[in-house]
Amino acid sequence: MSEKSNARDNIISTAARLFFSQGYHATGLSQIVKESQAPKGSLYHYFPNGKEELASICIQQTNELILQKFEDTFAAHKSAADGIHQFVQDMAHETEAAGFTGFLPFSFWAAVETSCISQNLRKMCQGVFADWQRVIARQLIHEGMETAKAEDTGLLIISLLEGALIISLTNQDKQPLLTASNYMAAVTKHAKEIQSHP
Amino acid sequence: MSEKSNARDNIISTAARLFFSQGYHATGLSQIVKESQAPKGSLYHYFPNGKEELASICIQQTNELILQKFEDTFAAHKSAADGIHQFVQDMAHETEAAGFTGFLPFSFWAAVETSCISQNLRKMCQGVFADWQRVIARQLIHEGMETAKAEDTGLLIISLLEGALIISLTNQDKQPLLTASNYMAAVTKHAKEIQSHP
DNA sequence: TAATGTATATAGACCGATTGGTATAATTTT
DNA sequence: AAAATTATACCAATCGGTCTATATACATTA
Repeated sequence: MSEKSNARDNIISTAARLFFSQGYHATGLSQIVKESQAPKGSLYHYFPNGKEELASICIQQTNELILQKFEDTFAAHKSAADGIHQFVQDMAHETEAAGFTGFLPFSFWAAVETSCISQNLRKMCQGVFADWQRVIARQLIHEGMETAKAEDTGLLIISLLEGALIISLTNQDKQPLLTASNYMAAVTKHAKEIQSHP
Repeated sequence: MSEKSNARDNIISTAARLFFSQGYHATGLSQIVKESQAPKGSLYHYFPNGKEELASICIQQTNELILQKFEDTFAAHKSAADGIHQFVQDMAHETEAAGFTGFLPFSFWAAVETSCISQNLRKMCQGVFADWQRVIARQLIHEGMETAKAEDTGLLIISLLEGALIISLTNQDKQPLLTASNYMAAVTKHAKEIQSHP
């Protein structure tokens, strides 16, 4: 009972959805207020430091969401390769189901835009990417992969994933994500063959 | 001789630099006017349809720049694998040299943001990605790769490239691009082994 | 060659709308 | 009563875009 501060949560979820689908600058506070059906007074009350603070919280919260999904997916599959494959497959279908316009937690292309705003936000986005890379690498290491190679592979996977997502969103076509997902399995399974030297 | 319409060119190059480094919405017309040292009257005169028309021209022009660089790089290397590798290596070094803030022609992360503005701009960005994919695929086919596989590989390469660029820009570290570049060579060289089935 | 006509190009004030943000007052909840 | 929350009016600044007046360039004439 007693839904405490429903307005605050509504603002955060709405803001996150808008930030990660439209971008930071394209999303006005007025739009957040309107779509979240929260009063503007509350926005100032809950986030006294304004838009940047709100964005910061959105990044944190979205990151936790993604990390949880990574761990859930890994827990539900025998191999890391299968897990990653399923993760991207899910993303492809969710993207399509949302009409290529809706909220995609993994959609961190706005990290570049956000990084221009302040060093603080930039560091946060950097931390998000590092978290994802670490979660993947840990799983690979657990399966016997050499540490350095696992870290490289983790970085490659999130690079490919983000890139494919950008193209899928732009093209409004899930194929780039599907192609990436099929390839992902190969990356992790045959890492030894495809990993190259500096 | 007689430098015709220097103002127009200045506006385009400045706008392209700002759009692709900051994003569309983060870049105001006033900033473009100020940094290009062109008069605001000229902006209206040369681009009567406003900001969107200007962005459209920037996308076209930047695309031609990249396509030319792709062809030059391929012409200068024996194998597609070597060419791609060099292409990404160059990009990594240019990114660092520019302090991770400057203009990067390949930086098309803003395609997602741009796609929200109008269907026309979205289609243009889609065409840009398709062009890049085609140029790479053509080279691979020329080297004997099966058509369908070459197209998939081209898509994977530009996905990985864009993703790695995003992370490099966010982290202000060229390593993600370098890691991708080393891996690229493996992708094209060992395509048969790593390409997986749907 | 000189004068004129006609694009083209530039200057810069100006527009309503919206931006992020602030203030204070009224309301609700505890 | 006290504290937390919401309502609303308001702010300067900037947004993209428009306007007219002027200046420059270039071609056509005389």
